[in-house]
Amino acid sequence: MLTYDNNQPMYKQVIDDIKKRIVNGDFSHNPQFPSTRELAIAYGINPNTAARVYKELELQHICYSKKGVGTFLMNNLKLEEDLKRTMADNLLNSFLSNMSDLGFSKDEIIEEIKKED
Amino acid sequence: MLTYDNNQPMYKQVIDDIKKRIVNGDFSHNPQFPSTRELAIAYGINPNTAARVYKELELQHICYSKKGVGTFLMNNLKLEEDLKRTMADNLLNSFLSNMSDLGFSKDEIIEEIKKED
Amino acid sequence: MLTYDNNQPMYKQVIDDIKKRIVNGDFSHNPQFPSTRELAIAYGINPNTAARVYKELELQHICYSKKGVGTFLMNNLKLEEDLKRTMADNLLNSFLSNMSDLGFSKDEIIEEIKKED
Amino acid sequence: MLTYDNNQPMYKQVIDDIKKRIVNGDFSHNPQFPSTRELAIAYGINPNTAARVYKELELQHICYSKKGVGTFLMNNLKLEEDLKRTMADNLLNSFLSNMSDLGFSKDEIIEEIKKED
DNA sequence: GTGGTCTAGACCACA
DNA sequence: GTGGTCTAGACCACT
Repeated sequence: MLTYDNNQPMYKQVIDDIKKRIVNGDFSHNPQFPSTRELAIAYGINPNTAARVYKELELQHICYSKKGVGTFLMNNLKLEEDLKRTMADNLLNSFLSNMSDLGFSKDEIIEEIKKED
Repeated sequence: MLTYDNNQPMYKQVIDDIKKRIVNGDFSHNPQFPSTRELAIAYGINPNTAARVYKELELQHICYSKKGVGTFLMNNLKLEEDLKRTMADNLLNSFLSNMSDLGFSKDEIIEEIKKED
Repeated sequence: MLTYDNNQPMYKQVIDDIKKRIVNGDFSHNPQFPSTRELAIAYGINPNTAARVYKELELQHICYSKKGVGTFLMNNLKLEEDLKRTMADNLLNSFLSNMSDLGFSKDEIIEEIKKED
Repeated sequence: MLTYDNNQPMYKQVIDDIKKRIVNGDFSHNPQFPSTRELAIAYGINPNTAARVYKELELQHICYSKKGVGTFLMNNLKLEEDLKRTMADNLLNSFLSNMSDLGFSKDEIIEEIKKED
């Protein structure tokens, strides 16, 4: 769900959510994304903000837009896989770097994760 | 190192850095922080920004200021430990939640970490 | 080839392509254009878009339509020549103006062209 | 000057104009760009559109923004030169390709340019 | 005062 | 109906 008190702007939160949906295969059978107006309603945001989401995703080569037609998942067989890999790597790198700065060794980090519910 | 291309504002980056230094014991023998001017020079930031850093750290009960004297690490035996625990928990929660959204199970996450050099 | 990532709309890309074909004499022996349906298939575009192409070419007095018969190249001996002249002039003007804004003198421009393979 | 009847959106026209000014060395002594509000007034556009210009230039690694401070020309010694080269290459490629499609040989193209005033 | 984000609403070009 | 652009105005975070 979108949060307003977050330091992350709404359009980035929506982008992240869509990326996760792509990774989970939500668009593997139908590559067409909801229209900007539908997206706006679905997330409770302004149509302009929704358009910004797709524009940003287009810059990242994740989707492309045809004026008057719609917005589509990029035609790339490995896109879901690559996206998952890239996002996971980013999370891993920043997490491990920060934990290391706090003085955790790799073994300790793994211990911490195992302790979590 | 501080970056401008980061979504994190300067003052938060400095705050995080100082917190990490506290956790690593950099102030355990000398609880006095550098003056705002020294801090500004050390991090290459505006003195106003440096002042904001201490103001924020004060609000989080991590330091206190004596007018005309300086800024000091809060006199709390468990502060380092608590700080480490809180920061680690925040990192862990957000990391595990995001990895889970990407479809990684706990075991897979641990595998990924082991793979990192 | 037609591209969607182009700032040029599909129908203008097709119009330009047809104009180039006219200049190259592709219709000098048979002035009849393909039907809108054939055009749509040939270029992989929507029939509505194909119709728009001919409508636009008609407005520019490049072709004319006979209802129930087809679309034909305008019967004008100098049309190919005029078209070539007009298009070349447009290209030349905008190119020279832009290169000049970038600080290229006429001689430098010619040098650049000679360098191209 | 900006034109509204142009197929080019205003923000792209402004971007092109700024790029040309960079190539011409307008920012070589003072890397700070006008504020978004100043830019808006200077070009007679909405501040949002002005902000969009800088955001786009930032994506192209031509400038960077510091929140609360300003927008600056990227610190890259060869940027002006590279920009000039890239823009010229784009103009040359598209021009030569289009002229060639119209049936002009390289020598004929050079002749055409010499004929221009 | 600077850039960043968001809303609300409008108009356009395209298919 | 779709995406693209622009305006007007507001509020926020940062320096």
